[in-house]
Amino acid sequence: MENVNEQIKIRREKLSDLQAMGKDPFQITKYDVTAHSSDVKKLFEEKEAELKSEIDASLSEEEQAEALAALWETNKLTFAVAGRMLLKRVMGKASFATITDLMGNLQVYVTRDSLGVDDYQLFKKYDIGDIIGVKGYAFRTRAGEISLHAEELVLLTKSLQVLPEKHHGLTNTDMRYRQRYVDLIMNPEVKDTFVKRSQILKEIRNFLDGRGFMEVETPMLVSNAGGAAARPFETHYNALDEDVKLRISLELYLKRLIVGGLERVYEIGRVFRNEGVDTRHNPEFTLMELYQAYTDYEGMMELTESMFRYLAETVVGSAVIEYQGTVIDMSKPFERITMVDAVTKYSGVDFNNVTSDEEAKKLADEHHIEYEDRHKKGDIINLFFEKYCEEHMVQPTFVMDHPIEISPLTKKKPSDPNYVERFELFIYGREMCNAYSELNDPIDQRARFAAQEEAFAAGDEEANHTDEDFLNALEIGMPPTGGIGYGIDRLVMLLTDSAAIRDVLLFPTMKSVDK
RNA sequence: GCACCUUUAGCUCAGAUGGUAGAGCAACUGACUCUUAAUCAGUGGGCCCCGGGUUCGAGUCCCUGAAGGUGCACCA
Repeated sequence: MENVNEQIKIRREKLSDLQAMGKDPFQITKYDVTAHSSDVKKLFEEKEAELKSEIDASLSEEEQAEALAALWETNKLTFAVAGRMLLKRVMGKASFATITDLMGNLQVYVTRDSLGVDDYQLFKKYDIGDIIGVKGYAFRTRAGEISLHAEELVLLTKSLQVLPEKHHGLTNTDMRYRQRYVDLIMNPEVKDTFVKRSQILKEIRNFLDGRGFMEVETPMLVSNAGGAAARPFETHYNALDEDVKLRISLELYLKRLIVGGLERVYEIGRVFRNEGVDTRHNPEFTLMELYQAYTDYEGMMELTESMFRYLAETVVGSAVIEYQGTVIDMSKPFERITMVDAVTKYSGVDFNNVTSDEEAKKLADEHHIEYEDRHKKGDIINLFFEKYCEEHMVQPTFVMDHPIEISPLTKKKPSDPNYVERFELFIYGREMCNAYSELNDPIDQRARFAAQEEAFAAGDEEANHTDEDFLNALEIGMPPTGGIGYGIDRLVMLLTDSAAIRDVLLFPTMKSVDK
């Protein structure tokens, strides 16, 4: 059902009228834009400074202004600019309009005398939201605003819908996400966020390129969705008559490439997890994983710290940034603490003194932490960490040496096989990345998969499944390797000071509305 | 999944105690050749989220449902 209100009807009539007089905007195929709004302002200011320098400074202010006006008469800067008209002020035979393009806004001065009676009459009928092309010369209005004096003006696209109100813009979150294009038109800070997101991705690639990494692409449709603890989306591949899943991580394929000798690889790609939606989770999100041969998690800590600092400096302009009112300092070396020490520090419970799963569960009971029967000491430590520690990890902190039970793809610590060489970086209480010294012992890996299968049988729907081809790759031989996974959306949230993951996703997942 | 909140004109929002639905912007008509959320005069515009109930009468009270937001739970 098409929703046609009075205003829309009027716009369609205006379009029909234009078409009837042979001025159908939709027949126009191109417009030669010579400048963005920002270019007009910048070039005008430069020229203005140049012209002013030619004027005798001993003249009175009035005389100088006259001299400048005279100089402009012979030095006009002409531009062709295109954009959407967002404001319009008609004063009889002269008008001002504000148009917006990728780089910002520009005021356009339109008069009957410059445009001619016919075109000026047409212009008066144009609506807010219409896209116009304007050719003219730059000047400064009496109020001092650099503007474009229109000599030619053409309607490039007729907008048949009504844009939100100019004062408040579009605030309805539902509509902002469902009609992001309107959000982008009305809310400049939204546009800035997505421009920044693009810069962040570009700078990540720059940074990794500088360290000799190559970007690769691996399958999204897989038969065994492994490498993380999450429930996958399932679908069916008709040609193969086979059920497949959407990937939940990039890990197991990228490690195969390390086996293949690519040495330093990364992938930035969408992964899919069949879980809830909230301010920090979207079912499809962007993960970056990288793997580097011949290094370990220490090397990954160095890389992570350098990369975060580099991104903050290049994208935000400083390694000290503000997120939701809190200063986050990435200029100093990041804090390091083991998970067990963190739990001791914030909960007072020292798991170094805990020798059995039963003892761990008893402690959990005493601290009102819910757990499942299948949970072991390592799982309990993790639950303690989540309850007592995460919120304190505001400044960048590497939490290291996780229990082996929750780390099926990670190398054991040589000094204590109950723990692994792993770290997560926390900033503002949020996990920003997850890294390890990669487990490359195929016999140990097989045993870990077996433990995961047991967990799955015991009710852990998110446990990994044995991946025989991955095991085969490890048997071929993977060098000692360090690897990391970064949640790109959370990184973008941090660097753009965005409160919700939806604010950094152009089209966040929404429930469909039946009409 | 649970709790709380929101849903009224194209947009942003008002609508105590139940009694014919309002404003600003936007639109339309007119005036206006330097405006800045332009101004001035006038006009039109509504499935009050859907469905049921109570009532003489429901935007308002009650119930079911939908979508969205926030928090919690879940998510290493």
